Amino acid sequence: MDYKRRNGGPFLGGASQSKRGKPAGEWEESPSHFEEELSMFDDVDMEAEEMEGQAGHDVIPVGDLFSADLNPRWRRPHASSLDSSSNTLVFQQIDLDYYLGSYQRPVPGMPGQSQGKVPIIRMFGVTDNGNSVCCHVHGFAPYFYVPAPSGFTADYLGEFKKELNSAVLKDMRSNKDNISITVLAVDITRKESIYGYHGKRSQDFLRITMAMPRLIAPAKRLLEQGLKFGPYPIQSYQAYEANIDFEIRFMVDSDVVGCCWIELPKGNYRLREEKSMGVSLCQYEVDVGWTDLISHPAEGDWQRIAPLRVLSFDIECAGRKGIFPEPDKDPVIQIASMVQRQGETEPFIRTVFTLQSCASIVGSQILCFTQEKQLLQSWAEFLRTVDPDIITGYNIQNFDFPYLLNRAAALKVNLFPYLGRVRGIKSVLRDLNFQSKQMGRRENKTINMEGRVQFDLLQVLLRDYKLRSYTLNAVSFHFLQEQKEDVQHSIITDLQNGNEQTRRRLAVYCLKDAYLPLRLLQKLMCVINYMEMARVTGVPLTYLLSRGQQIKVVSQLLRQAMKQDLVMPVIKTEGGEDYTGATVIEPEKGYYSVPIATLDFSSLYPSIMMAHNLCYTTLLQKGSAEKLGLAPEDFIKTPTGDLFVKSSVRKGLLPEILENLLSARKRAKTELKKETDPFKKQVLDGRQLALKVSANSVYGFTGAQVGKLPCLEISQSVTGFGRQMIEQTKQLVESRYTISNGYQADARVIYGDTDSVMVKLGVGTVRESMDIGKEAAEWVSSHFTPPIKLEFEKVYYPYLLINKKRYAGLYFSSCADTHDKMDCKGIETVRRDNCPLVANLINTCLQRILIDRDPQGAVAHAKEVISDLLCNRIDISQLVITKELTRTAQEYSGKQAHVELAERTQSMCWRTTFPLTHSTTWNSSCPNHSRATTHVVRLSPVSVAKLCSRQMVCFHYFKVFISTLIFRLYL
DNA sequence: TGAGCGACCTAT
DNA sequence: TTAGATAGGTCGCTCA
Repeated sequence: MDYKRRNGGPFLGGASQSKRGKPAGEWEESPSHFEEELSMFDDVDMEAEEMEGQAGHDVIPVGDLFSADLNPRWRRPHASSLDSSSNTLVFQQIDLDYYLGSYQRPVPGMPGQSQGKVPIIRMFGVTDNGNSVCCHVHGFAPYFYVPAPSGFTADYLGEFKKELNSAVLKDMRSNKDNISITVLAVDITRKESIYGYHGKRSQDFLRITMAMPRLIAPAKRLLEQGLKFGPYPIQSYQAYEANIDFEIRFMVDSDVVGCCWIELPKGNYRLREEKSMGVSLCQYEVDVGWTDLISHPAEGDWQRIAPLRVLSFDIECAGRKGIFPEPDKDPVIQIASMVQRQGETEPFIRTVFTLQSCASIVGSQILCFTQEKQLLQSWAEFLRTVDPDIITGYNIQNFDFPYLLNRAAALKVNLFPYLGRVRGIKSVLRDLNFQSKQMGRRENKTINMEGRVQFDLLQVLLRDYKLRSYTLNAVSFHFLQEQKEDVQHSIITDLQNGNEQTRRRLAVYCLKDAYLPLRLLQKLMCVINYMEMARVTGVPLTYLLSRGQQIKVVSQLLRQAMKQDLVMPVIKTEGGEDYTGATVIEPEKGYYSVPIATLDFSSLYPSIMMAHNLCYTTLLQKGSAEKLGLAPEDFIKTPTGDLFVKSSVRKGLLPEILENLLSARKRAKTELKKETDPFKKQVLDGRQLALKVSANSVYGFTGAQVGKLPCLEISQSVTGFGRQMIEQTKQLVESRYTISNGYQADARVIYGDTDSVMVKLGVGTVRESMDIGKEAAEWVSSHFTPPIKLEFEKVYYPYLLINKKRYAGLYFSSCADTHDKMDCKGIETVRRDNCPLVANLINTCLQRILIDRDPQGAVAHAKEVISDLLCNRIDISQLVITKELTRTAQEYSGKQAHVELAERTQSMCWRTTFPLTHSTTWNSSCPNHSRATTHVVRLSPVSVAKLCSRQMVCFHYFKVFISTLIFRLYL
């Protein structure tokens, strides 16, 4: 399952198709485009390299690789000496974690508990000069709240603390850290629960500070179970904010957001000058008290990004024929690495570590090893020397890193697995099960690498893009119109066992696989967009890759709540009943040869929450209205019967957060318009996108029943208002735009979904439709509470409405004379569970119908395709659905096939089953890849029969589809 | 044969 | 030890 998603075919055994080792001469082709590109880098670099007295493309014997003389670019720029009493230290923080340290050593004079182990926050970052920083932040301890029992006074604090402390101690199964104090402090503080409106009355809460983050959960549990202290009877306490990650707790309290700039004012921090004091590989290592650091909001100059080092790498291993490479048996033969500074366009380090000799490649450095152990050891040392802030690659998280770690363990390369920035912390492989409704169950591996952000491009793509195929090849083609170097997996071992020319060919391939992720990262602006998301939502960069959506809202909610002394209860998660969602207006199906105007509510759900002040803090629980003596004009009743106080009584937190997000987005967009620097433009665009996504995820958070703070009253009220609004919009439009009101025709809303209505205004031109549409949007908006706003968005002309959530049309928005595109929603052309033939056929038919206005042509085309199909004139690689084959193959073939095929299914490649003999050929020709790989699966006669019938089903499906299409349109 | 259900993917 | 929401179309499969 965890093999790299590449274009190469599966290792399904069967030697008939796999290529035997070829003579070296066959590989001596003209240099690929990529090689030319590499050599160009070399030209650019020549000048610099002459200065360094070192040509980049020499084959270097293993020696002192890491000396500054030999490889001057590997190291970070020299760090000038720092005097903490006269120099301020400023850096962009990119990773943040904590560890337990004994406070007295090695840093005296820092705030915090002076006994036992204390949590210390560790921030890693980079200065403007590109120097690395490790900053230990002292004195911040985890805490949570419980409501104080009635009549509680400060006199009881000591007793409470003592009882809780001993209860927690007693609860510990083992006490290997020899903790004697678990509860550091208990204080009385005035707070109010965020959940529900209760007359703005704050009450006494106990703020319980614990010695370590992991003691919070047992303390919370014990308090819930019931604690007895002083004169009070045993009683249970509800915990507040006991489920907040320690990092988030710190960041919220110290106003630090992900990837922000941190300033340590002179005189307020200590530099670890002696090497023995430092624990990290960073150039500057400092200690600071948590209240002494200054966090700069990402505005103006502080929006900039430090020159981060991004390392991309790829490994090759020599598998045995037909067997998936196993790290305890199969060697790592090459590791290609490219290092680029964030913001630059070319990698400044291009290196391949090879096992055995390898001919030189212009533009890159080749390091040859005779011992695999030495190769691994040296690469780890290379990584530590280059000291990247971000590590990327394709499927490195689930393949390359695990393979390297396991291989190093098998070969007993004991110094290998120290890949983080903290000395002595071993990088360990762990299995991680991640499950969500959105993504399904996903089994992942994780490797700890303190201070470095692992940015696996595959994971990013899986998260952010819906693609038909996720192979590096397909992805590169899709985004860059570029492909991998053509080397099949099956021949990698042969290339390795050939000569230095064949190994060179492999090295070029490997280099490109390291280069493509860098290019993709740049093209998709991943680093910038993720940083902006971290800044907007306030979570560490790593959370965005390893965690879900909820943490982002929690972080924002906590920040806003803290300002008003509101605290968040810990809600028991129990899956309740689903609530009603949005309305989809029954479509008047058909083909419309007149313009159809589309009106949309912009940011519907956020604007509903703002307009009606829907929030945890404004929710009136049953009976509260009377108890609090609220007048009817003080609150509203939502369509679902829930009550919320108006903003005149109290302004909700969520509306406030949303207003901030949306106004920040407006600002970013206006700045974007003014900005001329392309790099700053990218940052601003990433920012406005992050702000939009953030605003939209607030509603989902309130409705997430298995979540940190679900509130169905809010979410069902939101959808309730939405349902009411779309109905009302339909009625308003249809009542005003009528013949009796002097318009050309009676308008009809022919379809609508959630926040949009499609209106047939009865006018003949796109222009008229746009004009009336704009006017209608404005007029309808005036019937709703701001900031709810209906906007004219586009005109479809012509428009084909097939069903709910299935339609197509020519899209006019910018100009009334020419259409922007053909827009298809929900139809086979945009779905990924149909084979390309279906998608292509439907697409062509739709073009005939909508663009050429030639329905007969569409029918003719469909008939032609069916006829071609029946007469075997079609490349069947377009036809058969992988999943079906997979299922069948699973039944009849061994485990090996199961694994390979399951992986293949995820990558959604379509391939052929032709000809259908007892040895069925699996042709892994991606639609994007011209050169196919073939492998053979042996199938029983029964399964062949099954496959045949499957094809019949496919034909049948075609006929059904086409006939229904035609039927729907014209009969 | 058709109803009912689950898997999958999309719309918003 | 962690997870945004619901609506809804289409197909394959099972079972009466």
